[in-house]
Amino acid sequence: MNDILSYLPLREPTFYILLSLSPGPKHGYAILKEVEALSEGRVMLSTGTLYGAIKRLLDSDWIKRVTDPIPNGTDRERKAYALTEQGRRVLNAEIQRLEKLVSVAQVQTAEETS
Amino acid sequence: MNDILSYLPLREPTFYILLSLSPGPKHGYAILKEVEALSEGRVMLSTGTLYGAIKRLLDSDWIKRVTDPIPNGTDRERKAYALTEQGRRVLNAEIQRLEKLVSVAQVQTAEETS
DNA sequence: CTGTAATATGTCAGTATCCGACATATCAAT
DNA sequence: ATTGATATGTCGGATACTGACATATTACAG
Repeated sequence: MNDILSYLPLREPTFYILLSLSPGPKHGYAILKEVEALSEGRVMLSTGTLYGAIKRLLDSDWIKRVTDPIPNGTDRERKAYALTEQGRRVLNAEIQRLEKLVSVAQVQTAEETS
Repeated sequence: MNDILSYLPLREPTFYILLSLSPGPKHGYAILKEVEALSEGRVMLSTGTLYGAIKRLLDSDWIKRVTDPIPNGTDRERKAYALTEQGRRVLNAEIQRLEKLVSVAQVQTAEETS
């Protein structure tokens, strides 16, 4: 019984933010668009939710600021966010929780009253 | 795009309460024990959560009070709760949402940065 | 070259739900 | 008779999310 479980469940916006960072670093607005895409347009994060969550996730050390590796013509540096190892552990734990939950739900909804 | 989606996502306690009622009616304390069992002991609802949620779910018409069909020797009537049709629709919609979420998460965590 | 949409980041007040603590009562068993 | 399980409830506090508002830059079309 890992104590990562004590951080779960994640709320939907938080889960999607971590999930959007799974393939690689992104900046805030890109997270917003990625979450929209991942959810097929169903989850439209308000910027209040997004930047509030980013602040919280930085504090929790689930994500970290990184230098955006993509230069855009100028020598201006852009900031982005990446999952930390802890962040990835939490994300994976949450996915496992959801997988179990779905399988329990499928069994339970097939049950009949005795 | 059904407007049942506007009720989702459910928080974990709410989801488990509806799920526990899926096979048939139960009274409050039985819900508590069922949720504990379904989650293999991980989710222990406080009674504050439980009875607060019951009140809310009755107001939303996702559950309804029913007469407990199990007489216990005396002729005393006991009260219990059952899913309404709306409650079952919401539960099923949430399960579908979770199924999609899990499958999206599995794809996304397999992705690599291009 | 001007206005409009998309990109980009942020604050703040209000709200919903959950959590933990506290309270109370009945019933069965030892 | 006391203890543990059953059973139902209230309340204050914490947390995360929502929607509205604010602001600045960049790209493109008219």
